Amino acid sequence: MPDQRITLKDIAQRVGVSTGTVDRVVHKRGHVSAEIRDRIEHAMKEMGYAPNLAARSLANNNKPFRIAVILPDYRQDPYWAQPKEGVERAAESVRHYNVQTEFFSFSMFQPRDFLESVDKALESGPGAILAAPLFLEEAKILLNGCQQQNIPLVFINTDIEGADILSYIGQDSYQSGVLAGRLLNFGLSDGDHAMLVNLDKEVSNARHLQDKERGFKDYFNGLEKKSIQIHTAVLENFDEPAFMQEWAKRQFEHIPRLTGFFVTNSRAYKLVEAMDTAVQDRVKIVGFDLIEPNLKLLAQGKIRFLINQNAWHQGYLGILTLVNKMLMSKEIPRTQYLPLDIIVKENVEYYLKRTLELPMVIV
Amino acid sequence: MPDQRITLKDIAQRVGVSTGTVDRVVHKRGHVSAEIRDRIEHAMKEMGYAPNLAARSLANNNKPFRIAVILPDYRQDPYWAQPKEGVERAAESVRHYNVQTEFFSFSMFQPRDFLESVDKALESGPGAILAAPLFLEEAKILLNGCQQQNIPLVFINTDIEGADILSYIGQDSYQSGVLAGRLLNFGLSDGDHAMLVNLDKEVSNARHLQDKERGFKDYFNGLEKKSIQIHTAVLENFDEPAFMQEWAKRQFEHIPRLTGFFVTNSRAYKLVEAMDTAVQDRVKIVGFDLIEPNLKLLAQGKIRFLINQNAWHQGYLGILTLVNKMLMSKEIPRTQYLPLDIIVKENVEYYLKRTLELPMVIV
DNA sequence: AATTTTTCCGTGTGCGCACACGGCATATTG
DNA sequence: CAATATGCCGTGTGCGCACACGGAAAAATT
Repeated sequence: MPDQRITLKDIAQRVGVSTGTVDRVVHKRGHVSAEIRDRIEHAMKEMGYAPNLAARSLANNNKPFRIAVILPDYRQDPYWAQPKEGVERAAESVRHYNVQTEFFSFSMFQPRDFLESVDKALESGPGAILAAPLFLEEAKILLNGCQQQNIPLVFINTDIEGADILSYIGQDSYQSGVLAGRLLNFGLSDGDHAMLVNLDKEVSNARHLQDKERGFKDYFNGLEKKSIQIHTAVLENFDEPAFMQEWAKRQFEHIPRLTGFFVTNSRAYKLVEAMDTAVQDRVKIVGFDLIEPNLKLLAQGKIRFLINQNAWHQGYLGILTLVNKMLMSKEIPRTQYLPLDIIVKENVEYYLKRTLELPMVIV
Repeated sequence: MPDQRITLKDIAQRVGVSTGTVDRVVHKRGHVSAEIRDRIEHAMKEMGYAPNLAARSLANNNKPFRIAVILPDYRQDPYWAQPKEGVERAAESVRHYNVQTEFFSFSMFQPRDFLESVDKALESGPGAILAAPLFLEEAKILLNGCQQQNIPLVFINTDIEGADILSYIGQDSYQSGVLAGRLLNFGLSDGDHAMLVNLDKEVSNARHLQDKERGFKDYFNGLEKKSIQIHTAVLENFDEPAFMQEWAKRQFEHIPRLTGFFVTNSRAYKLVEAMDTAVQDRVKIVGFDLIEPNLKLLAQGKIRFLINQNAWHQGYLGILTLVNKMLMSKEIPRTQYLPLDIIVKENVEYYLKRTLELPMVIV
C-alpha cells in the first residue's frame, strides 16, 4: 500500500497541468482536450489516485443532501419503529456531510395513503428516496416518479422484481422460510403437524410472504426421515382476540397433533395470546423480529425461535447506501441481503445491544 | 435538529473572541482565562456545537496515525486469518485519515514469541496497539509498556479482567458456553452423555476456555426435564490424527451413550476427522467459527451448529474503535460484546457474504 | 521606573477538493 | 484582416479546523 496518499496536485504535477484540469477529468465535466484527458486518466490509474472523501465533503459542505424516507406508521405496528430508528441513527452519523432526512409515513393497510406519501415526498424535491414498497401496484407509481425526476431510490423490506432501483436491502424471503422450517423441525416428531400462519391483510399482494411460504414447504418436502404435514392459514382479523381464540381452539380440535407454528411476520405474539397457557407451553413457535412483545415470550420459552429480519439495519444501511452512492460515488450492488440471525433466549441480549453501540466510523 | 451546522466561527462570534481561542478550549490546550473559557463552553452547549470531523481530519492529515497489530500467525491456524482480514478491510476504509497498520505476528503456542512481537511493536513507536493477548502473564508486559508510553490499547478475542485498556472487543465466553449447551441439547435425549472438548495447548492459561466450560455446564445443570451427563477432555495433540482416532475410539467404548460434543474453539473439524464416517453422522457436534474445514462439514451435516465468534468483525471493529477514539474523540465503552451468531446450513451464506460487501461511508 | 517574564489572545496558513472566473489561444465570421 | 466566438486551461477562493507564531497587556522582577 502506498505510504503517502496521492492528491489531485500530485496528478497535476505529473502530467504538467493544473489541479483544476484534473478536477474536470475526475468529475467528467468536459472542457478538456482528449489528449490531456487520456494522460490524466492514465496517471490516475498508475499512481492509484483515490479522492480524499473528507476534503470532498468539506468542499461540498454548502449544499444539503435531502433524503425522503417513506415508511409505514410505527404506531400501527412496533416493527416499523426499528427501521425508523436505524434511519435516524444513520442520519445522525452522516450529519457532517449535511445530509438531511424527512419522514413520510403512511398507514400500512391503506394503499391510498401510501400514494399520498409518495406524492408529498416527490413534491419535496428530495435528492434521494428510501422506501418500503408494501403495495406492488402503488409502488410502480413511485418507481415512475423517481425515474422521471431521476431520483435514486432504495427499497427496504420488500423487493420488487425487475424494478430499476439503486438497491434492495433486506432478507432473502425464500431462504428465511427454509430456515424457519429447519428451526421448527427441531421440536417436531415424525407424524406431527405444523402450520404456517399469515397474520396480515394483503397476503395476495405481498410477494415476500409467498416466498417464505414456498421456502417453508420446500424444507419439509425435502426431509427424508420425518414426515410432517403442513397446513396454512391466513388471518386478517388478527387484531380481534375473541376471533383469534375461537380460531385457535378449532384448529387444535381438528388437528390433534398440531404442535408447530410458523408466523411469517413479526406478529407471533398475537398467536401466542390466542392460546391457553397450557397450550402455549406445549406448542413450538417460530416467528420473526425482536420487538417487545415477542421478546417477552421468547424469554418465557413460549416462542422457541425468532428470526431477526434486521429491520434496524435495513434503515441504517439504506441511508448509508444512498450517501455512499451520491456523495462518495461508490458502486452499490443491486441486492444487499442481510443475514438471517437465529435468536434464542441465550443470545438475544447481544442483538439488542448492537443497535445501540454501533461503530461510529463506518466504511 | 438544527438546520445549519454550528462551527467554531459561530461560537467565536457569539462570545466575541477569535476561532483560535475557541479551538484552544475545544482541545483543552490551556492559555485561556477562566472567564472566557466558561463563556465559550457555555456557548458551545447552548448552540449545540459538534466538530466537523471531515474538516478535523483534513486539518490533521499531515501526520499519519500508525496502529500496531499483534495477532497470531494465521498460517498456523486459519482462524486468525479472519481478524487479520477485518483489520485490513478497516484499514483500507480509513486510509483517508492517513491511518496506517503494521502487523506483528507471533506463533500462537509460544509465549516467548508473543513477547518478541510486543517488543517490536512498542519499539516501532505506534500511535495505538491492537492485540490478541492469548497469554495472560505475557500480556501484562504489554499492558505495562503501553501504560508507560501512554499508548491506547485494544484487546480482541481474549479479555483480561481489570486490565486498563481502551476496549475489549469479542464475545462473552461464558454465555457462548451456555448457548452451546442449548444448541447441543436439541439433539440429546434424556440419559445421553455429552463431552466438552478442548483442542488447545494452553487451556489452564486461557481464561476464555474456562468460561465457556462453566457456561456449558451451568446450562445442563439448569435443565429440569432431561438429565445429561457431561464429560470433559483436553487434547493437546490435536494435530496427530493417529492419536486422535485412537482417543475417539476409546471414548465411545467407555461411554456408549456419548452422542454430543462441544468443541470450545474453531477446531471442531479435527474432532470430526478423528471419527469413522458412520459415527460422524450419528453424533451431534457444536463448534465455533466459519472457517473453511468447518463450513464443509456443516454443509454435510456432520457439524450441527457453529457459533460465529465474529472474528472478522473483531479485527474490523478494533481498528475503527481506535480511529474513533484517537481521531474522532469519541467515547468508547470498555467492553464491546459481539453477538453470538447461530449458524446452520440454511443461513450460513449470508454471514459469509457480509464481510465482503460492508457499508462504505465514513463518519 | 525600567525591564523582563508570563499570561492571554488574534492572525495567518494549509489540509485536499470543488467550482466560479477569467485569460489565452485557436477557430469562425463578416 | 479585423472582430467575434469558442475551446481549453490556470488561478483564486472557501469549506471548517488545527496549530504555529507573534503581539499586547498584565504581572513579576530588578
